[in-house]
Amino acid sequence: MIDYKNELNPAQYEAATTLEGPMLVIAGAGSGKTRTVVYRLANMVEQGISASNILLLTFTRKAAQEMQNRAAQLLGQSAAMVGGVQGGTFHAFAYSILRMHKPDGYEGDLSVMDSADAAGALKHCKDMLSLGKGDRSFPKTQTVMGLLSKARNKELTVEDVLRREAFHLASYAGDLSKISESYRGFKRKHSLMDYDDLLFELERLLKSNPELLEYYRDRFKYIMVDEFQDTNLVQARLVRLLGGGHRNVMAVGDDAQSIYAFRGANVQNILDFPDMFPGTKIVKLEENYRSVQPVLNLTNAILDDAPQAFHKKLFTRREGGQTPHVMRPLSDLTQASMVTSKVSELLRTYPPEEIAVLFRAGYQSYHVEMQLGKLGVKFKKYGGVRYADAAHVKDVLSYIRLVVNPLDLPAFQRMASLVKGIGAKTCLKLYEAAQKADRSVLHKACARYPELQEDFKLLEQLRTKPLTPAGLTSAVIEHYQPRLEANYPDDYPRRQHGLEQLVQIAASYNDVDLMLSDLCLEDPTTDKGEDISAVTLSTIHSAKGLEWAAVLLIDLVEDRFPSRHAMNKAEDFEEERRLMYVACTRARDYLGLFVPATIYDRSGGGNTPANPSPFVRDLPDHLYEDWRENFTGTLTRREASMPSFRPAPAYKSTGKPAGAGAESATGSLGNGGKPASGYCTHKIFGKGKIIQHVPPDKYRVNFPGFGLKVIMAQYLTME
DNA sequence: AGCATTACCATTTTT
DNA sequence: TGGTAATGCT
Repeated sequence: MIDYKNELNPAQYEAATTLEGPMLVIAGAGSGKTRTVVYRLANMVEQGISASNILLLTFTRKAAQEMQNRAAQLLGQSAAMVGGVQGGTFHAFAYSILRMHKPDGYEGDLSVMDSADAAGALKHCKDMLSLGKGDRSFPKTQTVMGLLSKARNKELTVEDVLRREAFHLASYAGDLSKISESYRGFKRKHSLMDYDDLLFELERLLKSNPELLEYYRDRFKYIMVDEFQDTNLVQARLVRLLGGGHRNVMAVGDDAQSIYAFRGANVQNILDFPDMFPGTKIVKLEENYRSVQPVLNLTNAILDDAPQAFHKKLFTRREGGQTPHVMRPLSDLTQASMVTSKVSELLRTYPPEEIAVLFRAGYQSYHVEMQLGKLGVKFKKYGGVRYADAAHVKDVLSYIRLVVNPLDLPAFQRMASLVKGIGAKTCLKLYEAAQKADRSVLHKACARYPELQEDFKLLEQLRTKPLTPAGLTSAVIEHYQPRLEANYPDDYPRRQHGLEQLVQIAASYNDVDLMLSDLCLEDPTTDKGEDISAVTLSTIHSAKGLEWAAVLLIDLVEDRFPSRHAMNKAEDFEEERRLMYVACTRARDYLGLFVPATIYDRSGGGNTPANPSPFVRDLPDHLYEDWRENFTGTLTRREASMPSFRPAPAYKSTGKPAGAGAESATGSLGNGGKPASGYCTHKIFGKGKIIQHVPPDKYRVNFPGFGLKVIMAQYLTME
């Protein structure tokens, strides 16, 4: 038996032992959220609840895995029972149900498209409508895909999305709607679903089929949803549908860590949870077990003037600890060297897997990667471009997909295109012939392209004899080998190694179908080399939920972080702030913030001066040590006696009441204050866009050419 | 029709 | 910088 009372703090205990009824757990960063959920799972099993009656929805597969592992550790013997907990991402969960209950309107076997498949389909639709031909400013396929997906995720019309965030494309609204329509038809016709469809179709299925809904409500008597602040509207409705009967729903989240608004996540969901399930018990976890006090002081300061609905002040009992560093290299190039030498220094104290370098966008780690490579420091990178070098994996997977579903269009296109001489047009012709079982056309093609014939032969062969997923995968790889060597002459050994790992992954599945759905919905590269000890390079988004002893955060300058694209709307700016918060709260002992004085900018012709990020500028300077790189490459610490140009920090030890957001005109949490918006003029800087009201009497304004400034209202003329 | 070359463009984050 | 789409060649 586990001694819950002693191993958990009072708030955690309450969350872990309240099993019935709706509950909302507001879990501050590092407050032992996973621990709480795991203990709750253990408690449920101990109370005799069958694991198969528990549904645990997490944001990533990694998180799900982590919870199961830790629950297994905790429970020891009964670990196997916890393994029976249903769960995963919303998308994977949706697909597992949709595979068993095909929704109306789909013919044949369903296939899920990953983003590359979806882009291909979208491009096809665009070409069919011959839209944007010869128009250079017509949005690119990727852009179109982003816009359509955003519209669906936020449940807005394409016009609305364009008006709100891509005004320069407003004239294409009609064309984009047409493409959207055509894309919808295309998916229906070929039984394809993209990521967004999985959620909407599951909702449609459950709504149109009350008996099925009843079945699943009974099946999943206890529901837990992790990272609730990152759910979008459909996801929240799905939770309401599934939890509607028994109401045993626990949502865990932190509104201060909501960083997925760009893909439709709605902070309002977590605020509205108590309305969705009246009688919700609210538990706040505020004790931080992760970071030392100096790090925590800094992260608390980041949130200081952000509007928060669920106000919390994190505290820790971890005494002492190092004050965070702000490092100011001369350029982004020397930043890379400084980061590398800091990493080397840290490696004397910590193992590599306890060190992470974080950044806003995937490309920003480029220099650091080079430097680390030079010194022979092993690292693994998460986030950023994923499928660029995974083309070979996708090739192999398309064969397997075609074995399972002969009419999987994207897979067919991929396989056929591997044959030299077959392009997009021929692909489609062949596919149509295959669909109609038109033997003559296929025979002709096979005669013309012997490689294609071999492909077909292989598929038929593999279909007849049932193999294990691993056996199937090896067979395909063997067949694919010559093409691997032909297509990637320069680096096929490396890719071959990756394929061997694919066989390893396949070996852990009994069911090919399940393996395919997992691999389509998860990033296959994540599983690679998980066991190798290495320094982590990661985008902040991919770092969510993880922690390291030492965290280095790079490129903290305007236009990089906050991203240039987030400088137009107050709510986007607030999301960047939360991103900064998430990044800094990953650190346990050491936090290093890197602020290069210049960055490479090709429009400016090389290195141009950069403004330090407002997230660093606004920090009270007693919270960090300030180190600057000299031209000689040495470091100087700015002495405390040196004057600070910053006014006394607007820092109240009492913290602000929850309603404070209303008086600061940001109001990005909805009700209350009006959002700071519109333009103003300054005598020297000219016209600028108002980003944020800085109480009581200042505004943060983005002036084109000058960057972000905080200016007293009396010097500004409003428009 | 496919494929190589060139010219140009726009730059985030992810299931 | 690199990826993408129009252009031109086979």
